[in-house]
Amino acid sequence: MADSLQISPAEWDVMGVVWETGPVTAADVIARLSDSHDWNHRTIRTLLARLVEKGALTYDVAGKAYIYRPRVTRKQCVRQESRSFMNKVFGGDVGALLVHFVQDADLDPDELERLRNLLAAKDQRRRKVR
Amino acid sequence: MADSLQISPAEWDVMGVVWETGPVTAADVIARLSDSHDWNHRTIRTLLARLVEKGALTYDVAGKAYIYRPRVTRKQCVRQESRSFMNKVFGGDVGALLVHFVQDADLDPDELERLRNLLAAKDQRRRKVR
DNA sequence: ACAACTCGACTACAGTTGTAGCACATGAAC
DNA sequence: GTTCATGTGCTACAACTGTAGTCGAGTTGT
Repeated sequence: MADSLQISPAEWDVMGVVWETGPVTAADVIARLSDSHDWNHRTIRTLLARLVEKGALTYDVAGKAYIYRPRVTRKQCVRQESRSFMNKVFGGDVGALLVHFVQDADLDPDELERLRNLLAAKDQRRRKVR
Repeated sequence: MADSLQISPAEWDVMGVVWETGPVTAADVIARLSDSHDWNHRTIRTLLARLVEKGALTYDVAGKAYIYRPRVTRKQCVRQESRSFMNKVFGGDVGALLVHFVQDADLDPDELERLRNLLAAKDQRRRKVR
């Protein structure tokens, strides 16, 4: 895949809307973001155009407006950002990263439970494989 | 503190050396990074200067060279980067972040153990407090 | 049909980042 | 003392980002 997409923070917010909502017009995205951001609509249109240029979005023409949709999955992007973050800040050490976030986090009981189960499952698998 | 430092990826590598090594000259940093990076020494000097300008480093003059040392702790920076990463990519949801990294990670048994203990400790504390 | 409005295309502009070159000072070598 | 190497300061420059403005074409209200 055409990976190594570089999505800036502002662009992530725009992608967020497109991923959540599915195919949307610029007007939709602008409406969605107006609550959380104080962006001029032109700013958002610029971001959309840049994302198309970068290959993160594509669009269909419907009358005078475009209908944007993702060309990359959120998962792909999350994975990539996560990798580079982990390398930059934790020198690639996942363990250190996890410890940091667990300690820093204010997890509710359900989350704790879920994570414990995940870890247990990981452990199981490891035992079985080796 | 003068927080909200913006440290770029390349700058993180430089900071990494200074944090690890303690007070160092530019030549030291250059030597340390020559293994892992193919940077011109001028590039590293520029990065050092920018980090001083940003307030992440300071220096003492020793003869004709500078001896650089951190003005911010790694912990501070890790925390800040982590926050902004978490917000950007996981919409501030630590749980989701942890799940992602646990699933994506290839953790060795010791790490798993350590994390389980951490989670257990978290849970204990929660029960006690509430 | 004409004015008003909307949309995307193109343009702008300053700040950050990666990547380095040039100039000048100063201590070292001779 | 003059030359040379080394270190820092200043300069450069393109790509990426945040943040918009302008322009021309098409849509809609009247």
